[in-house]
Amino acid sequence: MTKKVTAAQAWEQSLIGVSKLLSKFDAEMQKEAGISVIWYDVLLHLNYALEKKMRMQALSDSLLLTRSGVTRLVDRIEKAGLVRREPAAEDRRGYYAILTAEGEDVLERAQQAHQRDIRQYFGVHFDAEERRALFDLMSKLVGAVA
Amino acid sequence: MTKKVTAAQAWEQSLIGVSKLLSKFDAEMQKEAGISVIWYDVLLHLNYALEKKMRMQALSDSLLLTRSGVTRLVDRIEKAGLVRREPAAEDRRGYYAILTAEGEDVLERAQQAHQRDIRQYFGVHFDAEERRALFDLMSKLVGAVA
DNA sequence: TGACAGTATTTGCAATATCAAATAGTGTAC
DNA sequence: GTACACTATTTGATATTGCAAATACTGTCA
Repeated sequence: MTKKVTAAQAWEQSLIGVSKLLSKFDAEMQKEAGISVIWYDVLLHLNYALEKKMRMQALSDSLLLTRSGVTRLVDRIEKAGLVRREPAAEDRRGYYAILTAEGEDVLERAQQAHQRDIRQYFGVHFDAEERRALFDLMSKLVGAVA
Repeated sequence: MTKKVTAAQAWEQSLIGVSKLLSKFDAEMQKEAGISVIWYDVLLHLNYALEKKMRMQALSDSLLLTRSGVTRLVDRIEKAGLVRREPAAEDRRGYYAILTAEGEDVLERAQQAHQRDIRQYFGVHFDAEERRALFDLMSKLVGAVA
């Protein structure tokens, strides 16, 4: 086995670096809005959904979580008062998670701080052309995964 | 609050997509070499280290883990026989994790499969110029995090 | 209609992570 | 040389997640 760092290993390190970036943003959000990026993601999805509500199943498809993961994640967010559950009228097996007024407030605060962080981070390290190129390539990367 | 998807949100989705990609590689590696990408990362770091050994502290700095996380991760890998511990002669508080012969074998197998996967993945979705551009940009991104 | 295969959600259990405290050793300052 | 602040690692308690099983409901087929 050689000591040369192969392209594949370099990719791997890049991917791991991106994960590190995510957890950095997570820490920032925790500090500035008191919620994690995961909670933020839930609130964000709900906010964009029709009537600001989504079925548990749909949430689990949108997020990076299994259904049981979503069940317990929503449990926690519900306990914090940022969402509430409501039985689905059209299918009595199902439940909606619904964004509460407090959830909207917290989301707004988190969103502002987060956008400022991201703009600052990428603004400092990349120029406009690099940002566009990186964004295009990452979109392609993400599209290819799904 | 508007419904427009902001640049920050798009970035966020990209970052999450990259996480998804990582877990996809993880599943592949589990199937093809019987270890997770995290174990792979440990073995890889050890393989490149002088004498194929590293202090627990150094491992924790290199990986995405706290020290206690590394303690228990190395516990598991050690139980599988891929690394062993050895007290550090020069500092009796410390321990080295050392790659075993079996660890080297497993690493070699994992590495070949993983590199094939990665080459295939990026080879299919990106042309040579895109790969170079993406790699440069991601390196810059990662460098900026550290 | 009523058996039954399939779907939505939750729950029990096991795995893995963090944080804080415990343990053990180092090195400097007097 | 010994008190003490600092460092390396592990351990205990707790949190979060996935997988598989349990529960509850739907919809189709005979």
